[in-house]
Amino acid sequence: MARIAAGPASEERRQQIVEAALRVFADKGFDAATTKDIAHEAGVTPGLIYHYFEDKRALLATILGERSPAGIAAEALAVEGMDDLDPRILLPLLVTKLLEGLESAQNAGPYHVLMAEAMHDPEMKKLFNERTADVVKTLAAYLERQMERGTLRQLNPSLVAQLLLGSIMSCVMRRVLTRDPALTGYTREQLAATFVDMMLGGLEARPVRA
Amino acid sequence: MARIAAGPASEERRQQIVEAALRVFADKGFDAATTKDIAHEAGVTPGLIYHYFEDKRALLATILGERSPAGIAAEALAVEGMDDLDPRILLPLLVTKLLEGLESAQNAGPYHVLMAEAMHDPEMKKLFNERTADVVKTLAAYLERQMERGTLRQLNPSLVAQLLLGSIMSCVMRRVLTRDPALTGYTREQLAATFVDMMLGGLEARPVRA
Amino acid sequence: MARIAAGPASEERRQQIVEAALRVFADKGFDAATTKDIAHEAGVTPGLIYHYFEDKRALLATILGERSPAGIAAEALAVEGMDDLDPRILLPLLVTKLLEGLESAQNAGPYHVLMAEAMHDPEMKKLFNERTADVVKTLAAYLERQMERGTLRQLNPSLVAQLLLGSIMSCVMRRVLTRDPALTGYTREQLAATFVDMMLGGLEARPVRA
Amino acid sequence: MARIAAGPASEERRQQIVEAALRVFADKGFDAATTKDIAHEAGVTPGLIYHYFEDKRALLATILGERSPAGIAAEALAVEGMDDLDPRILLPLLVTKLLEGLESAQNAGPYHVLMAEAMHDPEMKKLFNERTADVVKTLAAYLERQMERGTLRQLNPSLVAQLLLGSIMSCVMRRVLTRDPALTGYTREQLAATFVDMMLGGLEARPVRA
DNA sequence: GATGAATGAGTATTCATTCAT
DNA sequence: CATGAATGAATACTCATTCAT
Repeated sequence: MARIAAGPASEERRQQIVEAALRVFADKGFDAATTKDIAHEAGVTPGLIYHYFEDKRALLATILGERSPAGIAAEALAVEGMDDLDPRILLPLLVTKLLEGLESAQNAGPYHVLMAEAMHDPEMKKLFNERTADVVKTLAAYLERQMERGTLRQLNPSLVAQLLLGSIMSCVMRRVLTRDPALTGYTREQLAATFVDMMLGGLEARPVRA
Repeated sequence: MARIAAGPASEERRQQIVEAALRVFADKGFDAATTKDIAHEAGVTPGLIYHYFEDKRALLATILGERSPAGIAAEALAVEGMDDLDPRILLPLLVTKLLEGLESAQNAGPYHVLMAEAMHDPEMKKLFNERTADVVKTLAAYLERQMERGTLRQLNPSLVAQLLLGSIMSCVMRRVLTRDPALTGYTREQLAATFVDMMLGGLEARPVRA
Repeated sequence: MARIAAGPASEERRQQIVEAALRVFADKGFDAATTKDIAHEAGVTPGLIYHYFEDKRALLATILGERSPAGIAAEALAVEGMDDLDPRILLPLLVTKLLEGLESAQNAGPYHVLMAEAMHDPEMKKLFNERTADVVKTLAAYLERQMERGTLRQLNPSLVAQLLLGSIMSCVMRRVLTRDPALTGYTREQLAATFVDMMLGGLEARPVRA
Repeated sequence: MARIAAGPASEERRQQIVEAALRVFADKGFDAATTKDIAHEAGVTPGLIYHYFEDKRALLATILGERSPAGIAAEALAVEGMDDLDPRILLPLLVTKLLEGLESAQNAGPYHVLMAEAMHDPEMKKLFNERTADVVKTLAAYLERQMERGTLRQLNPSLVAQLLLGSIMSCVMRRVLTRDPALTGYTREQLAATFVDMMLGGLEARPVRA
């Protein structure tokens, strides 16, 4: 059957398929997602997928390339003139933007997909690590600057960056991937506030100054 | 044909299969792991799996039941008389034990498997959340006690517990699941030291007391 | 790979498979018939069966639905204005039509299949009984009318209908299912003649009227 | 594990298995019945079956040989001095005995099994036909004698025997195999009475003699 | 571009049968 | 005799991929 008149332009069609694949991959995982599932979700026939993509894997690559969860985190950290902002100002901003970015309908999918595939696929492991490294590097650089300035204590900046990000990423994961009620109950602002308070101020009670 | 002479006892055979399944599941994921893979890894024929287990899923259940990554974390937190220990003493201990526990050859597998399956399987999501909750609860209780005693600052104990654990879990994940060189480069002790220093003391430089 | 050029239309293909399945089911029984057998008989690959049918059982349902041995018997009894025909006229007609209908290449298959499956499958038992009931009812109604008119003796019409039909069905079964030479030796007309003579006139010799 | 002390004698064991197989074959059919089913029903392990029988088929053969549904029908017709009995006396007796015989717990199983297997297995077809022939022959001989004596009308004795038996067999089948409520509602006596009345007297109303 | 029929290479699972113990 | 672990061959069903139309 030929397409009905005035069908979407070629590029739109392609995009339809990518979006559909994203939803299905995020929902069922790459292996469990069938091309039929994707085609159905996209409102096309399975054969058409192969007109736009080499194979199923190419679809995954496209998703992770074009709609990178990498970019999201990087973006969140791309605050203009951040080097000059005090951590008490910047950190809450960062956390909120990260949570917002990764939990948006837009990005939760790719994040989920990359995460899940990274568990088994060596190529995806590499991609995941690389993208994490990008974000870590940016944050570490900021921390280092602040340490030099004396705003923050002298600690291993890269490791600290990883501990900070890990804490947030872990929350995001449990909020969007396993939907743990123990975390979905908090607002992003609550999370950010506690996070910043704790990380900057430390857990220890400080002796009252005389 | 019956087995060649001097075969292992029935229970050993069963264990062999569980062991093999664990390795294969951890390596390829539940869906991608074939019964043939598992059988081959165990040195038996696929049919035999069904002599010991209802089906492939039952194998997964066995792994996650008998060799629970849950228990590991819980165990790590089961320090005798921990309520009376100062955070400066307890926290490094906890972190080290957690890293040791989850990264041991014994437990890395089940942890990996549960993690990966939790991404898509609702039942596993639940299991993952439940087990996480157990650990969170224990740590939160300790924190609360310390807050009451004045050793730690007054913060939301459950949320703090989750942020702390998330930070560690995230490290573990990247160390054992995606083997990120950015983290495998550190020893457990280094990780633990920085972690505790940062979490307890906070990142902010403290004004020198006059 | 798509089919070789000039393949049959989709509906024809489907029919090919149904036809093949019918033959194989009739020959070996549902359980013993493999999808490979059916595919081979139809000249296609096993996978294609699942393009047209949900599963093997759906094929059975199709056969028994579309090519109902029920309809055949019902049709045989659907003689116009039968209520006004004398049993001496109607019965031979009925018997011949039944034999013809059930023994035709068209219908012997479905009859065989339903019969055989009814032996073990509860769903098929029900179907078999229902379809038998339809036929019994029609015949019983006719008999009752004739009894009221005084053409036939007063007997339990339903039971008589069942005894009559049973006698014929039993013959059909042995002629087409077990191919008993003791019955295949007779023509349908011979069977019908003896059947009617015996059933209407009775076996007993009547005393000669003085 | 060795048998517990005082186990059953070898022959009893064998019999246990035969009975169990009979029940399972009757319930599920030969193909669908697994050796595990049979072993479980018999309270033994699958391996033991092969100590007493060549294979699964040999079990079937044993059942149909030792517990022949053939014998039952033959027995039913083995009425002493039947040649001298009036059909009005003999026929009800025969019908009742046949119904009783074939519907007894003892014999319903083998009957069911032979019937079902005869549908597909050529060997079983042959067996079924042979055994049917035996019964037909006996009844036909009786009928012929009665025809000669003038008690019954001159009709093809063999065909009449087959029509009579078919009528009963059909009832039995629907009563025990498909358990059709349309027939299980009648008692054997009711069936026998209507059967004999109809078959001997005929359906036609006889003109009243002047 | 778009369809969907068709394939072939798997995959989990079952089961009769064997045989060391 | 009796067990049950073990096998191997078979079976229904799935799915990515191809391609004639």
